[in-house]
Amino acid sequence: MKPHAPRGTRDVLPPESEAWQRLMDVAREAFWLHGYREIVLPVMEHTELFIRGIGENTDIVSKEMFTFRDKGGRSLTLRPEATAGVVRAFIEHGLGEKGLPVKLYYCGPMFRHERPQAGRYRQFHQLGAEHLGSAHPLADLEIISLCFRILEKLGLRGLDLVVNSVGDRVCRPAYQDGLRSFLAGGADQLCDDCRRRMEASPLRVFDCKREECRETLRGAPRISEYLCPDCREHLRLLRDYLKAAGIDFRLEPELVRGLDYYTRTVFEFQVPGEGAQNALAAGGRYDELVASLGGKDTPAVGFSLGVERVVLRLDPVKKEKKGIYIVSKDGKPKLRALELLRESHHRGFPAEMDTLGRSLKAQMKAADRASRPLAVIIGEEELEGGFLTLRDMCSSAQERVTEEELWRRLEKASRPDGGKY
RNA sequence: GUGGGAGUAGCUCAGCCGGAAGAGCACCGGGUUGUGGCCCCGGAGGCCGCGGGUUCGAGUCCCGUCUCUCACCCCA
Repeated sequence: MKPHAPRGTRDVLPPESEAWQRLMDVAREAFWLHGYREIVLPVMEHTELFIRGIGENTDIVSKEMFTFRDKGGRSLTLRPEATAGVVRAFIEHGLGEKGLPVKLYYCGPMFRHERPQAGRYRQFHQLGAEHLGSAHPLADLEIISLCFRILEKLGLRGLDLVVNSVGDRVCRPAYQDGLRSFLAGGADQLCDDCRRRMEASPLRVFDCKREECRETLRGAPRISEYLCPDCREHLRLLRDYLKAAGIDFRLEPELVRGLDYYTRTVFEFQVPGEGAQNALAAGGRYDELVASLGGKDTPAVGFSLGVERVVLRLDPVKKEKKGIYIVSKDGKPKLRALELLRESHHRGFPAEMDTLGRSLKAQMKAADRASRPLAVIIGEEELEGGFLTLRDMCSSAQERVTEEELWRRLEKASRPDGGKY
């Protein structure tokens, strides 16, 4: 039987891996432009961190975590998301002591024990950023626009940005009570899941897609009616900033996120018209998380982007190859070829040659497949005459040149104005 | 965790009523002992996902299981 990657995991092969690279390049550039620096975190944390951070009643914590015990009996969990880890590191290393805000980005694998589906894996990858220390909506704007720019730069246009406020510790409890008593009126119409949610986390009833539940929700109180003046003002300013930044968005009063730590702003970038896995990136504000994990009271906001989901929608990268493929006969020509290969690399020009000891014909075939624009051919004639044979793989034109002439051509081709080699 | 569809060569797939495992593409070699693509010829490559059952005989029928996939749940 052939070996198989574990359920919900996958290999990223070329050329898909090149689309990943492009995403990473674009993201790193954007982070750098905005002054975000990278934090590399462990992929496992103490289970307690996620229970306290994400919330015991969330689906992630209650049924999707890869949890195990180490040999000392401690309970560890493969991270299902990155924010809790960032906040832990922020507290552990006193990162806020050298001045605020602290702006970090991360990238790496996350783990959730779900049933796999296209665009959803048990090991998946997220890249994201956290802006710690600011309660101002300008920070929300920076995070949203950072995410927006990355998606835009990748050529993903026409995405829907949906925004909502889920309130804060002042106004959310009142809203939850209001919603709960509203739902209690039609409780017998709700599905089992929603009846459970009603108690622990009533906002998440909005996530339900069942017709009977949606029907029951008609006329439910809206969070917007309950927002306290501060939250209301925060949302109003964010809306103004987004408009000023030229970022289109839609207020979505029913947008709720699956993590308990969000306060005020939540947002999601969605692919319109698609039902499943339509969220490419999402995030929000979490003003109480740092304090609840034992740090100083520190407001924060962040986003996270699903790498697989974005890569799924990227056009294949067609990168034009440059450089040479060296074709040579056995014996002394082979040694000359090795010398040339090394010199080419030393000068920074891509170069490949055969490693299978194959015939000249087969080497030419390999040169063709390697899609290098130039083949350099070395045999006895070339050695004796002190020249190289250059074959243009596109036109099949062939000529004799000196080594210096080869480097001159490659040099010319590597200039910004370009050249075909 | 629930329900539908599908697993045959590296890839895409055909395989009838149960009766000797196939095609296209890709790969390797030759046609040309110093030349790629096109063409021609040849070759290699398969526990027919895995396990069990029915049968003289199973890729084919039945059961189980694993994986992929779609829809839920939920999420990036």
